[in-house]
Amino acid sequence: MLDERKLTVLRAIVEDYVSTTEPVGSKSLVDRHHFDVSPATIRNDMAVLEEQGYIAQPHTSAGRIPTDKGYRLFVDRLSNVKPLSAAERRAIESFLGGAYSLDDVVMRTVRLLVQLTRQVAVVQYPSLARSSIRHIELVPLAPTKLLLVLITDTGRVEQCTVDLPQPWDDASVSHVRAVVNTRLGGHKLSDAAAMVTDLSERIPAEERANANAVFTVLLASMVERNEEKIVFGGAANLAAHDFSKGLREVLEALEEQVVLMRLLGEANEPAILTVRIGSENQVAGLKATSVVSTGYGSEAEPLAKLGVLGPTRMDYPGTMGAVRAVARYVGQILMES
Amino acid sequence: MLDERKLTVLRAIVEDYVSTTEPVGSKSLVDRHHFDVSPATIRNDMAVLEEQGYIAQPHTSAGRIPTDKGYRLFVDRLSNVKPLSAAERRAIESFLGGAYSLDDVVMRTVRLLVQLTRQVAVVQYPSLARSSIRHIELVPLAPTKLLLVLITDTGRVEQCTVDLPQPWDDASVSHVRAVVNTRLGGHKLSDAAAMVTDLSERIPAEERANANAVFTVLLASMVERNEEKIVFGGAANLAAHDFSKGLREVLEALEEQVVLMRLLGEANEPAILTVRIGSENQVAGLKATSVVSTGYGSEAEPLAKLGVLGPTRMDYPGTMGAVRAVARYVGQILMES
DNA sequence: CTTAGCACTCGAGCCTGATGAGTGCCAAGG
DNA sequence: CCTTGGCACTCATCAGGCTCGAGTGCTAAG
Repeated sequence: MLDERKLTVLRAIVEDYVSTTEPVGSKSLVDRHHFDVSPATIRNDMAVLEEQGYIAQPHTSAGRIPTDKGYRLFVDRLSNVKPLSAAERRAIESFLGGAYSLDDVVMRTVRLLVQLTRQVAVVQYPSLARSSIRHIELVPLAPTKLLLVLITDTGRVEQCTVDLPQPWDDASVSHVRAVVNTRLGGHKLSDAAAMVTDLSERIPAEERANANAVFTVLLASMVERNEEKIVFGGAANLAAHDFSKGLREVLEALEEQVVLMRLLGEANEPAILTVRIGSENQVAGLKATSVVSTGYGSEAEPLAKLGVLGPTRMDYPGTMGAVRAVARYVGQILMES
Repeated sequence: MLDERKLTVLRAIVEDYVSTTEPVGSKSLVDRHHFDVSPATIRNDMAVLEEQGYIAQPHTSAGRIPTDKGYRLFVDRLSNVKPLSAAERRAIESFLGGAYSLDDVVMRTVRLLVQLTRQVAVVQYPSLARSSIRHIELVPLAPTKLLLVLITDTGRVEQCTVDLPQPWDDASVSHVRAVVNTRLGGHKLSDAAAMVTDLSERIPAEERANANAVFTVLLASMVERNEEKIVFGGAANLAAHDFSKGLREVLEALEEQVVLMRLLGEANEPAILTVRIGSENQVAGLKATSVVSTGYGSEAEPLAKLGVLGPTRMDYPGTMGAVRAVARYVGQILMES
């Protein structure tokens, strides 16, 4: 159906369009790449490619631009992930290495991706449920109120106020804190739910009501509300690409946590480098953007995801390379600590 | 110099321009507001106002638009802060009341301001230095590495990893933690520096090196690095106002922590509702925007600042009302907890 | 000081024609 | 059957010229 040359033509069209931002015609195509055939031949090939839906023309007398289907073919069969240069790798390593807390790691990761790709970076915090409990702290605020602080092995620190059914003295708080930490420490939060009922029984009856309040908040409110924490950066890069029209829509989408989650979450194979192109994207308002995302952390059960969002007309090989490389380094840093 | 009517004319021009986004001419002015004089008279007034630099015309045959100086006069003498409606007050109260952690309070505050003003909201976290220490937690990560977690009375939770000069066993860690908490708990972080030298002497010699490492990180790295934590939201609203050109500049400025700080920080009287209009703004790239900001927390020594950024053509009375109201509620919530 | 009248300015919108990039098709050649 | 040169055709873009009308500034009279 599509012989070797037609595929080469498609690749050339994608590459030229990405770098020039302008519809590419048959003549300029043979000029830039040294094809051994005439423009007329290329035109015939282009006619076929258009018929099959890989390219389209914005208006009758203009060159062709790739369709989403065209980009898809390009990404799947016509290009390879472009590895980063040694200098870039070193830059990543030293920049991420200097981080002193999880917030800092995440913030630096966003900056890094923005720098490397000149697009919008989206980074999810490590999943709470999939992290292990490192420490739980209970800080009394008032007789019937305390602050619950959870620290995970990935460095996440979450806080939540708890309203208690009964007043609680410091000694009792210390006791429960000790029990909770020895019993739950080191276990995954997703496993904690099962352990809590058992744990509750080991607590003296007069403290049980308060302890249960703490458990409820810990498992329900805290984990559920904060499970998906996600940040982005590089919005200024959107203004550079001529988006103009849809810009508002895109910005609105980015400010919705839920949408961001779906953006990264749609990919079903979690740890794999995934590309979603234009209309493949299920989020309304982002039909003109592409998302390159991947999981980070362990290969088998990634901690969370990160990715880059940009116009469908983006440098896929380069972006994919950057996302993959950054994800690896971030994973390393979080797993080792 | 400027009689009553000229001032009224200026106010009318500002109000009309803000609501229509179009240069306002003498005729439409007498139509909308029931002036008792003819357009020609208004024209004379406008000529004077222009001569004095309060208004200008974009091109010869267009109406007038206010200059920064014109807005300044309007804000200072021709308008009053517009109080919120009862419904709006209730909405603020119930929305902010539901917050369960400082992060949540700040996030909700941003959303609230964005909703109320349809512009960009900027909210600073409560100053670390001006907060008191509620609790300090030391979590061992490795023999020579621990996680230092600081919890303040305003609910801020900051974390930082500390590299220790010597290995440290759990018992010593517990001991130092206890000492630190009893000694520093309840004191302001800004006062802590003075107390640390004294504190250091009370710690057994063999633990002193490690303890000092903790103190150094606590005072230097943690407080300095995180003193200014600031978030913003509502960038999508920038796209709505026709900014178009400077949009990139504005977005870039917003993504720079340092710039954001300066934006809120420039006002020297800390707790007062402040308006900076267009070129009054010292940040390059934001010369076409205005900032309405105020401190929140106690009147005397505010915890931090918050504000709203928008085009110079903004509804100043309304925006000022929203900012002031939100700041009061946020202050209440943080002071009471 | 206010007002009506009037000439003037100048941007927005619309039409026009020229330009040229790029195409599709056809017939001839390999 | 694929390739190629030739040629007519399409159509976005741009510059020039035109009108229209909003809005002004000035002047002279009330």
